[in-house]
Amino acid sequence: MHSRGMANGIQERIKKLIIDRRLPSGDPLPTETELMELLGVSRNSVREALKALQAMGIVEIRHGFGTYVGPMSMAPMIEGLTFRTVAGHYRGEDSLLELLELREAVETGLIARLAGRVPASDLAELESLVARMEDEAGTGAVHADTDRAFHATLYRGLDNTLLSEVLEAFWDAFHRVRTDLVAPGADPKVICRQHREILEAVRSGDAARAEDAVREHFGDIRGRLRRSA
Amino acid sequence: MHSRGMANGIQERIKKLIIDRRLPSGDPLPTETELMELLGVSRNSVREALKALQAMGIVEIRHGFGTYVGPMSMAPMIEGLTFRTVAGHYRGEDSLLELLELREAVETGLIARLAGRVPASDLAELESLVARMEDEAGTGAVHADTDRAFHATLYRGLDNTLLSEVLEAFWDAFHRVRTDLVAPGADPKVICRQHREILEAVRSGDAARAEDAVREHFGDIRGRLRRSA
DNA sequence: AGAGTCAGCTGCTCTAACCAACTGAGCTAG
DNA sequence: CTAGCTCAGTTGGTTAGAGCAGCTGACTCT
Repeated sequence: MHSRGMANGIQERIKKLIIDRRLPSGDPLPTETELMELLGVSRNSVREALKALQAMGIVEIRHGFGTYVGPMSMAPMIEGLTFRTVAGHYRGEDSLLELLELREAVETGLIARLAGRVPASDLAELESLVARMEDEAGTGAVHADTDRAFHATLYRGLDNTLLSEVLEAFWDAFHRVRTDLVAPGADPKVICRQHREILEAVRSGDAARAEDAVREHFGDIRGRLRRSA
Repeated sequence: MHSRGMANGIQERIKKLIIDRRLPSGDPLPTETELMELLGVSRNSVREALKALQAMGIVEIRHGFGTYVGPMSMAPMIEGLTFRTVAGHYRGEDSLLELLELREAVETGLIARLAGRVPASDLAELESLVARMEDEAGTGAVHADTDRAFHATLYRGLDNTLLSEVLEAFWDAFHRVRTDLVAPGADPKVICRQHREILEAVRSGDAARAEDAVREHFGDIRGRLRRSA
């Protein structure tokens, strides 16, 4: 399967080193010089391997300080998804729409499992987020952060940090591409109404209603996306 | 946000080059020497940037042949997820279980949308896959490929290639870790029965039944996972 | 005691040379 | 004439050594 080429093998050996030593995120790795002697390869090869691992989020490099085990976040996935979507968009594909539909499919599928099961504390937080949203809608446009926080808080109730990270990654990639490529142009009041409806539906425990609410929310974004294309 | 350091900047400039020239997957990139002159940096820096881009799947490097625009697949995500899960496992976390629950949450959410909407051609393919599964169950264990193909064919009906790739990526990551770390030990006959039930439920168009079938399938895997831990 | 400085670590970049994989043109043998 | 081989040229892979740049912590001077 792997070990084609030396650099690739070096990556594997550094990964193995992290596994074998049970290093948690943030722990220091050997210096470049040490890895060089440890693996018996040149400094350059070590650096190329580390660069690749850094791109995958496995390793974190701090200039003048050292190399550390990375946060293992979904950041690299966001990076890759974003580029893939932007590149596709400029080649005339509906890649942004496809990304949105991915989010829609996953989130409408998950919301039913969530109806009536969101902890009271999260409901309160969602309430205050919608309130802030309405506040922002009065003065201008809704901040992207508020929308992000709403979705993140909503799916936190599923109690799976990996799932939450993946959903947030999808959100990030979508919004990064969206703000870069197409005009925003959303009616803030409509946005608020839709988010409030999602919140109320989830609070009431009506799964079907919640699904409809999420579907309408995404349908609205989808419509605006299609119109601007 | 970015452009801290030169290497990072080089990556961005190569990405920009792909975007600006509208290069599709498989198209050749300038050679290392050309990039060197084009970007005004040393060969070493070019190579480190390319290595990072390769790790993100944006670029594909073929020794002695050239550098090309990558397939933009989810392969890097699989790599990252796999490592994250393995590392977590060895540090005593339930990372594999979390990955399985991610799949379960997403797939049970999607299956309802799929009930009664799978094209006849896909149903036929699923039928033959289950048949092969039953065949394999008679002689020994069910091949992993068959299971993978079943899930891939099933969600193909959602008609979103990005979504399909993400689901396959989750499958790949899970199975790579699973086969590396824990004993397989699944009853082939039970596996077959569960897959057939999913197929029949989807064919009948009964969304609730389909959801139950998928949930039971994952519940079974989850149970075995818990027992072996 | 506090602020400034400097030595030493670290990673970053460059240059120059050679190794290894692949392609394709040209040669050779059948 | 063609099938196969060889070899030169191109491209990426690896090594070596030198100097640059960011950060830390101890040391010094006020």
